[in-house]
Amino acid sequence: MEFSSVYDPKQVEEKWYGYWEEKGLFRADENDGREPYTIVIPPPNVTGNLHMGHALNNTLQDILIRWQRMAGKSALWMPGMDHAGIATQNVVERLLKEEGKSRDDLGREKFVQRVWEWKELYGGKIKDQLRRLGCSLDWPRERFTLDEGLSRAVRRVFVTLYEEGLIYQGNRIINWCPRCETAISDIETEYNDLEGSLWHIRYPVAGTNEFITVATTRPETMLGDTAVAMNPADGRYAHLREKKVVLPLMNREIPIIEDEFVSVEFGTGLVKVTPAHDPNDFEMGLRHNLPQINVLDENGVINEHGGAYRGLDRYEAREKVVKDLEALGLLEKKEKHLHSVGHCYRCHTVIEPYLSLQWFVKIKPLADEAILAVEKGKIKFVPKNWEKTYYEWMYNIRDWCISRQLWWGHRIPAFYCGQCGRVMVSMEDPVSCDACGSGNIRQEEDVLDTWFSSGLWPFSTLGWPDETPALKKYYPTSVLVTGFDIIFFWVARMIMMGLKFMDDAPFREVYIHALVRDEQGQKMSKSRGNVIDPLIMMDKYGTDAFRFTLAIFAAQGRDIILSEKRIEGYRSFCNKIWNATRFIGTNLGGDFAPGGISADSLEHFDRWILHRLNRAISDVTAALAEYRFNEAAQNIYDFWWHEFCDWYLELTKQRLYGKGEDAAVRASADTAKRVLYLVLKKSLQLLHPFMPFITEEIWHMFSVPGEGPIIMSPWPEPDPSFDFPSDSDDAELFKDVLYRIRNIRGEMNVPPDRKARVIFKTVSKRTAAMLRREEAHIRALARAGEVVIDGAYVPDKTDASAVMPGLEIYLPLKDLIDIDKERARLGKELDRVTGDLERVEKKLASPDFTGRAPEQVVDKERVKRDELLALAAKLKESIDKLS
RNA sequence: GGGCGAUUAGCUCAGCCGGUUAGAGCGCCUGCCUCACAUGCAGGAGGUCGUUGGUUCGAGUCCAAUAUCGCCCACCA
Repeated sequence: MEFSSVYDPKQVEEKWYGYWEEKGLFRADENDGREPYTIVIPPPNVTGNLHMGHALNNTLQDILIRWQRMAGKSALWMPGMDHAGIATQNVVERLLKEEGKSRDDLGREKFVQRVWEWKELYGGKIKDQLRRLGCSLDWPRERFTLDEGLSRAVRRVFVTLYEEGLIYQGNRIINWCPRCETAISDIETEYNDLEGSLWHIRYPVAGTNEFITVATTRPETMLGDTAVAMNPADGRYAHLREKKVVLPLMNREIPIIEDEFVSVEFGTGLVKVTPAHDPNDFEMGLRHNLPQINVLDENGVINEHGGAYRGLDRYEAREKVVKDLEALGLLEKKEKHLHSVGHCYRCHTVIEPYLSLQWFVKIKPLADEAILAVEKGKIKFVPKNWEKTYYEWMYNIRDWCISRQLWWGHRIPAFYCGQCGRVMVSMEDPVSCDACGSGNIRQEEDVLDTWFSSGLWPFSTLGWPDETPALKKYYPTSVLVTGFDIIFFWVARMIMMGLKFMDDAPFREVYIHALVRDEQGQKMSKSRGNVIDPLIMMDKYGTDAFRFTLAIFAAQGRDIILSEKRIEGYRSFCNKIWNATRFIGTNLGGDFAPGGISADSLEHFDRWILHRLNRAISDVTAALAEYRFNEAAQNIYDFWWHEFCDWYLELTKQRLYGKGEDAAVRASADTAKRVLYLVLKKSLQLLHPFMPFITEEIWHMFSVPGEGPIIMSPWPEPDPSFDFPSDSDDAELFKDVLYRIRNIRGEMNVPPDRKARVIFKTVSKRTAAMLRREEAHIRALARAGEVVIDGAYVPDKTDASAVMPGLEIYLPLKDLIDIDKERARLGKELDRVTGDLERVEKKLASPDFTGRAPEQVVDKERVKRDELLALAAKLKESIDKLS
């Protein structure tokens, strides 16, 4: 490819994903004898499109998987998709609507077939988007929650739980979405505060002229009232005991009952009771044996129990009820009322509490085990504080409504005998009733909640209920990476199901990552119109830059407010890497043969960069091991840019460009090349999990025969023979010296092409030796002319100066010196030094400090004081000289 | 009502176990198209770490209270 000075991600990204996938490099082998490392992907909805949440979630998983794969594990990242019952059914129903049809026109079988067709043709677009993101998923293992194997797992779980009495059928108040025409679970109901109204309605007391007043936010439900309730301790209404009221509009007598549930303080202290349309009323109804009158049909339209209101939509009915009451003089008042109203999490329709026959999981016994598993540390949440959220929910968990009145999903394997009404639940479809022998059998129409099948994901995808080698090897999985928004929906259910059916937690750790928000800190959502499309970002800046941005933003316990500027910044980082590579590539030359590095040949900065490389390797590895993605990414960034490029590359130029046939010059250049090559390759490897594409591209430019791709290369380890702490100290001193000289040049506006003479004044032999040794580097990097080391130098008034512990630097500037500026510069430095000095002296003057602080700390302060004292004296001297 | 989190430079954020001069990117100012890179290089300005107390020899870091913002859960006739 063209080795242009601007990195072009498009060309590079296109070729490598195909290469990896075709060569099977994402494959995990259950027979490889290696230690397993498993992640199951949170299965995206088959209808899904890659959004920021997916991008973050899957980038982090891919980082972990690529890292562990390089670290020699048998790394499996299990791909798959979720059938997403309601969401998918909605999509296909919308399409049908465009054709002027409804699902009922097609009938169940045809409709389901139609959804499958849609799924094959248009579903799973997200898979290509995950490829685009570089996700190294083991694609041939891909599963779908509705595929045959997973359906078998679902059935096995349902049957077992039913047989153990943990699944039951019951007539209960559930959350009903009149638009989706199905029950949804408690956690699928989202509550939003809405400004509604509180209507106060007068009910005549039977056989008297008295009226009582009840208040309601849903007047239409009065059609199904079967009582009015008061608190038994409420003296105001003692005279109403045993009385009845006449339910207006319906002209039905209903009793006044006494129940502790009714609050004396709220409203009038009297409550209308509608057992079929309110969970609290339902409970009261049970306690008092009240009839349950359901006045709504599944579309939210008043049914035959609603008298004259039959056929009206719930909101039309509400209006008409209120109007009619008003006409009768029974509407006392209408108040504004803020209350939270449940909405369907899929279509945002207001849900109705609705009495119906549904299937439930008796959850307590499963939850108890799941709580224990976390308490005992069998599962760890990272960050840990999510454990609290988890416990909170698990302690207060209520039975899980798992039946959905949909067609797209796992049909509940319950069969009813048309003859005797027996309910049969079994692995095989029964052909006749096992009680009465009748062949008149029909299967339950309802399907299961989507989350019922996703709850089995960590083991169903590995072949369960069969004891496959994959299941044995890769379960339990290593870590689950997900957002906090599905801890209840998914994480908790997987834990319960895993413990129940696999006898072991489904994962050892749960890493909960942030939510991605927009620049205003708002949650990104289509309805807000504030989504940043990851695909557009990848187009614009490249996948590697995009992934790196997500990783470096992924600090624990904090949401991500994504800014495009940052992505742009990391595109520059890609470019930096690219150009560093160009530099190295052109300088190694065609005849370069990588080989071992002999310790004696190393020069000072070689030892320094190798030492820093060791440090980077251990820091990045440690950060990844603790899911501190941001630190890992930051470490790589700093090492690459600010150590390798800013310093080492610059420092090798003198050696690489060195002229002459001198053997020493050639040897030095040769060593530099070997070090460049080694550091380049190791730091590419460190970067690979974050930026898979550019690293693979460059790796191949520099690979030696038989080496293989970077994705399969071994994760770097620190090399103890590269630990050179004292060289590292010298290098820091050297860098500091350069900062000082450059600072003077910059502040004094010394023209870039003017080479300044630099005089170092020091009595330290070590420092002098270092400076002498690095003279050429100082000349090059500080644009210095002559470099003088003179312990007895007497500065001139036109010298600009800088002082460091044990070292003074002078730049004779003659005509260029601006005395006022120089005085100000030194004055500022003196202020800083004296400020520090005051703090240190105050500390040292305190007997508490010297007496109680560790000796090391005190000594450090003493050394610091001496240094600061010396610096202050020198600075004063320099300033005095200027006046 | 219960719980969680945030508050650090103009903006977006790091800062693990309390101990040199609190860091980065972007933005801003100055000077540079220096033979890897102007998606760049060199230099610079900018912060009493929300507030108040406490613990400690020492607090951005630990504790308590408080303010503001955000989120989750529960209740809501």
